[in-house]
Amino acid sequence: MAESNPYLANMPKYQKQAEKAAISANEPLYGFIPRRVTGAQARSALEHDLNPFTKQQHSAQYKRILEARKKLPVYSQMDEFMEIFKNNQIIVMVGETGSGKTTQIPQFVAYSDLPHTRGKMVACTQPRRVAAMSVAKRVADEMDVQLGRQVGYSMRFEDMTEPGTTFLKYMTDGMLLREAMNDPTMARYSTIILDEAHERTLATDILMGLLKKVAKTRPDLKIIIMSATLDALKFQKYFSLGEGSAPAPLFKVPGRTHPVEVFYTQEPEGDYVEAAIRTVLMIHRAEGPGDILLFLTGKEEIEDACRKIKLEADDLVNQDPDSVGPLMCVPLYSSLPPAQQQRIFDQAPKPTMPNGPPGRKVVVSTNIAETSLTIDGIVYVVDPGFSKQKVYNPRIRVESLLVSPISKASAQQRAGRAGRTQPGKCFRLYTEKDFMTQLEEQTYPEILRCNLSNTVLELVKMGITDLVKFDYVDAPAPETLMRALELLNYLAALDDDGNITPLGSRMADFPLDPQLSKMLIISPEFNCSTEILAITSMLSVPSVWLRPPNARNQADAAKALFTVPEGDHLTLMNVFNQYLTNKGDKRWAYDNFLDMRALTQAENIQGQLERTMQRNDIPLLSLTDERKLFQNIRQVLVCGFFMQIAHKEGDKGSYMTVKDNQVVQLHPSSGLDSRPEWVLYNEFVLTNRPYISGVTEIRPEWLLEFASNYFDLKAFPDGETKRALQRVQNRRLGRAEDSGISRKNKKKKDDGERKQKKQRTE
DNA sequence: GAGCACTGC
Repeated sequence: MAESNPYLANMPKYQKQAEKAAISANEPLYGFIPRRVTGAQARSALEHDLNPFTKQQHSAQYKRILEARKKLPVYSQMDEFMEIFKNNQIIVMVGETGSGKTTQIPQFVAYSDLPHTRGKMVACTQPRRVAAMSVAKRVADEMDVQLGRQVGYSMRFEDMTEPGTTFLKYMTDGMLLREAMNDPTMARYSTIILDEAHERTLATDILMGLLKKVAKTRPDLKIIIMSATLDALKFQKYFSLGEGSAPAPLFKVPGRTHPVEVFYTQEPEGDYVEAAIRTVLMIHRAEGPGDILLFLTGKEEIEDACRKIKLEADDLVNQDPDSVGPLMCVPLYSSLPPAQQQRIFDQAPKPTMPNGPPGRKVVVSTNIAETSLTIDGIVYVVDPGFSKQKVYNPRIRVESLLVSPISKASAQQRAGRAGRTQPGKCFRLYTEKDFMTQLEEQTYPEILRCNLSNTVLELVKMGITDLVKFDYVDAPAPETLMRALELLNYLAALDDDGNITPLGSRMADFPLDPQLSKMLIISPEFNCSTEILAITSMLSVPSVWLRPPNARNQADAAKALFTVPEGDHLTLMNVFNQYLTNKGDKRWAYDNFLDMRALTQAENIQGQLERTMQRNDIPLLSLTDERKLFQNIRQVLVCGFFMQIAHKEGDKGSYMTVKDNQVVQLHPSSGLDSRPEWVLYNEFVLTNRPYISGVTEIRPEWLLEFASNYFDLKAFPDGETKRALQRVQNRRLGRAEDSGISRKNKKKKDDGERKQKKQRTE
């Protein structure tokens, strides 16, 4: 059976290369044939005095760590793994938390694959940057090499690898996807491992689709899909190659955690926040020592709950100081400044009196504590069963966040957080029946919940033109794909047959949404690429505005000083430019209520985008006449965001989005207070009410001039917006016919249309 | 006059 594997047809070639390496009998890898290495051989190399990759003596630390590695569940299954790796091209592996799969499996692969003998690499992807970096550090220590040499990591803004030396590379899934755009066969890798595949991030899902395709043309490429939960069968079936083939083989390793006892409520809870607070206080009064982790859905809910818990706990302590210890309540969410996030690692408070009842720490957190951050010492988990999840409505092209029930897999993950250091308890604030019957097995994959315009452009760039027939693990809604294709066609990134245009190809080179990359590329024609680069960078980071609850008025006053009347985009540019000129002043950001983290990130992105512009020969231009400059900037905004325009409706300050006909309000965070008739918006925000945010005033003539295809009035839905545009159209044409000055305008208009047409046919 | 779950290039 093994001999029928197409990979093995290539075997003799590798054998020859290994011989060529002329490994002498006393070296650790003597007699190793790539991909036919046994567990016994690998173990003998691990015990060898010499490091097979550096030819140096192993350090004392290496031996110490090796003893610890031997205790990991996955280590005892090395023989089994080596055998399954030898015989298969694609493997699905399941390893629960604590199995050691993320650190050990890539090393087993390296010992069998010996990628360094062929100038290849083993890649292992992670959904998060911190994970890629910290695991790479750990594995470099385990292999007794310097981080960034044989073992490295690669992610946006940080490449810790050495070309020609690095053969084991941890990287973010998004980074591998980016690489795949320029190298669709992923030729530099001999084995690719996708870790945490159960999280179903957009990048991992797309990579699974690509790898399934590449596997057929590259029989020498081995693929391992690693997952924590038992959705392995889905991956096994997906990766069965060819019609009617057997599912991909499964390699399974048990986890190693402490047992967690799970409790359910008898009746469904009406108010989960109130129930959660009650449960936390009950645990504090009645349960043994150990910290508590409570999952809630957002910043406001968390701050609110922290205040209430603190108040009630203080009451309890006052009433009964002999039996109730002090309680410390710490919030945790990603937009919290890093220094405050660190508080989750503080020790629980000491007893208030000698031999008094012990203190306790309560961490109230979003989903960030479910996967990204691990807090030791948690013994109790309170799980109300909700989280905020992104949903996408392709009909109105809006992404929004919705408080929704979590999945069973997510509930299990949350419960597991109680058993990291000792046996724990998990209190679920829903009934066991609801858990069994109401919750989905798995969290909906991201690919089904978001706007795909960026992804579609990337796929087309990689030569996948039939997006509907692409072999997805879970196929997105056809309407979502249609929406993406429609946007890309109007932006002239794709032609009418769905083929990529030269413009689209350049757009895909930028790590940006297509509207933004389009703006960057055409901005030199308007002599304002420097400014568009700044705006684009600022739109790529979270909001820079801080508004501490105890200093709202000062923060608003500081913001008003940056505000540019024509709109929020110019305000963002103003903030960015002032940030650059005041970089020497460490207090500047603080004094102006601006988020230093976000500004630094914007500057990083600006640098990366500038390099991409240089690569694509896009010059950085600007104008000295500010009035003209601001107008040109707003025109470029129209060239990217002409599908996000709203028209004023009546006198109440409402707006109506063009074509989608949604009634919206300007978001209160917007600095635009002149209520202009036509605005362009960066984002449709659906919270308690529909808002548009990131808003700039535009002139309707520009819509007809720079987006004549989209604003083709003959095909425009009837209504007040169309009538208003029609009046503008008539005025333009009338003027053009009447006077000599207007003839100039007409010429300009024709130029604009030609430009538009040119872009569409490029 | 109101909010940004979490990632990633």
